[in-house]
Amino acid sequence: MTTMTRVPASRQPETTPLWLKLSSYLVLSDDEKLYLSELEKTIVKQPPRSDLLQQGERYRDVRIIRDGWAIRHKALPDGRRQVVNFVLPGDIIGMYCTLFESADHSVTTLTQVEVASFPPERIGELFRSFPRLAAALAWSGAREEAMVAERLLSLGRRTALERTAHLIVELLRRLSVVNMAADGHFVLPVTQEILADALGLSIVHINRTLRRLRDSGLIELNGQRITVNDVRQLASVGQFDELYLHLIRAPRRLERTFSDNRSPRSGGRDEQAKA
Amino acid sequence: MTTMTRVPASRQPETTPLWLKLSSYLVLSDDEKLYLSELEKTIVKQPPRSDLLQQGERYRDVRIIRDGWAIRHKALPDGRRQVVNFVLPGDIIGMYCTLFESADHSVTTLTQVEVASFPPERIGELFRSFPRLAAALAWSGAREEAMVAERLLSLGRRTALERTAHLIVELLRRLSVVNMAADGHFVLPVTQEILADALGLSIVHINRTLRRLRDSGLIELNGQRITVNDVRQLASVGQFDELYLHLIRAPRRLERTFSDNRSPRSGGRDEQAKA
DNA sequence: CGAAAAGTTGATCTACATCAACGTGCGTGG
DNA sequence: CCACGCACGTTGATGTAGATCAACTTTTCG
Repeated sequence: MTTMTRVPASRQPETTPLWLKLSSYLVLSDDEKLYLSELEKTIVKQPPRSDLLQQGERYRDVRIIRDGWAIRHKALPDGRRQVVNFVLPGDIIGMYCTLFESADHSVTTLTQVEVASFPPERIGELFRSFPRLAAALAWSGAREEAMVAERLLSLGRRTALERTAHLIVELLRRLSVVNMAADGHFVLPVTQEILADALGLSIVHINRTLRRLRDSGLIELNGQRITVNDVRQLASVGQFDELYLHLIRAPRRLERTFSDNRSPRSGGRDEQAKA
Repeated sequence: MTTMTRVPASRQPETTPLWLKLSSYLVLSDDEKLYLSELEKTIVKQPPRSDLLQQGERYRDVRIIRDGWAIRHKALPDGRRQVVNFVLPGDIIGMYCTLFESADHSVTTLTQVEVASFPPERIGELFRSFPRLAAALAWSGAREEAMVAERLLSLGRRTALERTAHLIVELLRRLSVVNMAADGHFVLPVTQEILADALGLSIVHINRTLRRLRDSGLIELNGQRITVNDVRQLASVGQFDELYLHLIRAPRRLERTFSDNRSPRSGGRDEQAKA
């Protein structure tokens, strides 16, 4: 199979998508890195189109996506559906599941997916023992919310063309962080129905909108591979302002807030995030 | 003028909206209550239509709304605007502000507003010393995200009538928790333009939609007072399922995760909270 | 190879936007 | 005190982005 997941003893302990993502935010110490890979120890594969979580059901473990795509979506009783967000490698599902009794949304895989999972109790442990790491995970969670809010802006106030362009640029940016996009092209394992449900449009209209984008030469599509020919222009069509992705490094004040200044800190390991 | 909000000097030390809200989620100890009121010590009044936060600007303090309404909104460069959520008494602004460099949204008051504020560093302190309280605040934050996701479902897949009905029921539920709604009526200090921006509709269409709701007898409007005559039916029109508000009490497993089981428990309260 | 799923395109419909005009309450300044 | 201005609400007429319907093609996959 395609799993060589945990490297027994290479010198790079692990370069998981989550680690990549968090590293784009702050420099993790070796201890933190070790703990993180500890959390990602229990790994499972899930087939495409299977539920990782179902609306209304009790939350189980916290999950980290290591490979593959999924969607977070909500449904109305009559079947209408809204995709809230795309779940990509490095994303976490149910980070705050301890806080809620049951899930208000479903998570369904689009491709085969490799997930790590751990019991929610470890979140508490994490906050106590690795506050900086916890802060990084909280950053990842808060970013999620920011993305949903930005999509809300899309559905409320952007046209179909703008929304679509915006989404493509967003995906490109997110995938780049975890090394899954290069030169403006990436694999988009998504039907037009799912795009429609993500953008609040009909399938037919998504189809026509993609055609417009293709005809204008901004993007190319062959199969599931999408190529963005002119990111700048596409971003401008979608009124894309990446502020909401909060891709810049952790602010200085973070250390003050989240470092564990209670216990005597281990040796010299204190490197502030390099600006 | 319509403010007699806080009770001048009852024997209850303080019953702030935030306390009310958190208490609906878990039973707070006296220590926790004390610390919370400590956090709400520094209080400021803000006039209507003033910004508590501006898109793009650096985050400042964490704020707790004690009285009045505000909106969280995002704008496109050309002026189109989306209201992401309504900020009500008991809500927190910038809970995770330490994590981000700058704000991707604005917060603007609708009425005169009374806010408490404290420096973000105290969040860390809070997590270390009062993990249950921190969990309750995290719950409040996660709920926020759930509300935004639900609104996304509205904009993507509900009709104008459904959206509007849904929003009214949501506000009713949220206000009930902080004792600001009774018998299905409450004050809605909001222009139709703001409703339009919240629901992704035009002003004209909101107006007609409200008229339909009024004509059908589901709601009554006089001035800023709105009366919901038949909550059940209105909820059914809006396909309202309150699951997403996560109004039920904290699950048992929360204690396991967030109680401070590291320090010698119960013996003497280690109150190191007073910085 | 055959059937189902997904994509495509044209014709038509409609929910909502836009435009326009007017009403209504209210604060301000003369 | 009035009047004028302005923000807000209301309603009708008309325009349009995107939905729906329908038919067909292409791809996927067992």
